[in-house]
Amino acid sequence: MSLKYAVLAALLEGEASGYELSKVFDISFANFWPATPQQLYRELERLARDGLVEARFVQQERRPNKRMFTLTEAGREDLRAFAAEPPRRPTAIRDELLIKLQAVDDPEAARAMIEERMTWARGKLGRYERVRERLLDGRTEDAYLRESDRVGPYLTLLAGISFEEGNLRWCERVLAVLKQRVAQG
Amino acid sequence: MSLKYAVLAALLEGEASGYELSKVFDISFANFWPATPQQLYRELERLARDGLVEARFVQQERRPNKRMFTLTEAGREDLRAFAAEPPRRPTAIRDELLIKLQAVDDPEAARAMIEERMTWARGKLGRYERVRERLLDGRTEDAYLRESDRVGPYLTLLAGISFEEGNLRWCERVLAVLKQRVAQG
DNA sequence: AACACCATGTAAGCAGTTACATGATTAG
DNA sequence: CTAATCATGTAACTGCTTACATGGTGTT
Repeated sequence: MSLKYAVLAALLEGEASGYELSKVFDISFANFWPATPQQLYRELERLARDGLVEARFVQQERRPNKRMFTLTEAGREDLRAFAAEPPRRPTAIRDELLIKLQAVDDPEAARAMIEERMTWARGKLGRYERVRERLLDGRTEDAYLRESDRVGPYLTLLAGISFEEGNLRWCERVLAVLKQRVAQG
Repeated sequence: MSLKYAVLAALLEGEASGYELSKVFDISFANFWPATPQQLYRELERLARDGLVEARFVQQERRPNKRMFTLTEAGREDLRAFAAEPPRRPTAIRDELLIKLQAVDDPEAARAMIEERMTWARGKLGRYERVRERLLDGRTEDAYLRESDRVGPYLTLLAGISFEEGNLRWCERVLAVLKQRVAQG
């Protein structure tokens, strides 16, 4: 049910193709609602059938043809109603690393996994920082908040940043604990 | 595939019934691998069929009968192998609130949702703190880490705490941004 | 009297994943 | 020459959610 609204929300940024949306759901939206291309193509089909988005066929010469999707007024209204209601279900996290860590008996293997996660988190923070700069576009946060009509994308970006920072802090903590365990055998 | 190992990891704590596991997956494990009772009953069935857990029927007098499950040596071995491999898929988060926030056009509604999340996060932190005290059992962290044979449960607990603290910090940030927006209409 | 807890399970349906297919274009 | 990008889609499968059912016990 929520994927539907995630797609509608993504289309608030403007017209997009399924392929373009699959990039968005693999990068920025992946931070709170990941989806594979196949999910998106199916969802867009449904949304078009229900009149919440409008599809426009675009013929291209040196590229495969594509369909561009836009929110309809009905889609906008449906999304608005959804956004006004409090969430029904709590945040769900699925993290394989934590299962492994729960069961771990080899501190060295654990350490390696944590290091990898840290590298990954740092990379993600860097990419977030660049998105932030693109949004702010030289302005201060204050100026940006005054001038932009939508705050949503900025707030979800902050969530991503906050999450990865927390991740890093936790990783440091885990490394310290593991080191102590190894030190005493 | 991962639910399987989450269940095996949960059984490292000792024999448990499907019902007991459903509590665990609704509270502590929910922080990194939520599962409904129905998922668990099916998974336990499969694990028993594959010889990774052993089922023992327990007749009770003033309660419904139950089946208690224990890890077999094969199950332990399978879990050990899983825990030694690096994770295949990145952390997946599904958070309805962030979809709503991405689309939000009513700052007052947004503020209410954030307040609710904060209340919820504080509650969760409180419960984590109590779990921590039960684990430490009067000892310092150092002493606990020296004496306990498994660190896993403590590390995943720290992850939960870290996550909710980050959540709270982010909520504060969002409130500040929203306040600023409202102040200027 | 009404509700929550204990303890399991079936059935149906929806959501998400994986594999495969197509075929030209562009970058290394 | 190889791999990645663009752009879509079908099919088969696995995983997850929701509704319902049972029926005694303990709590407010």
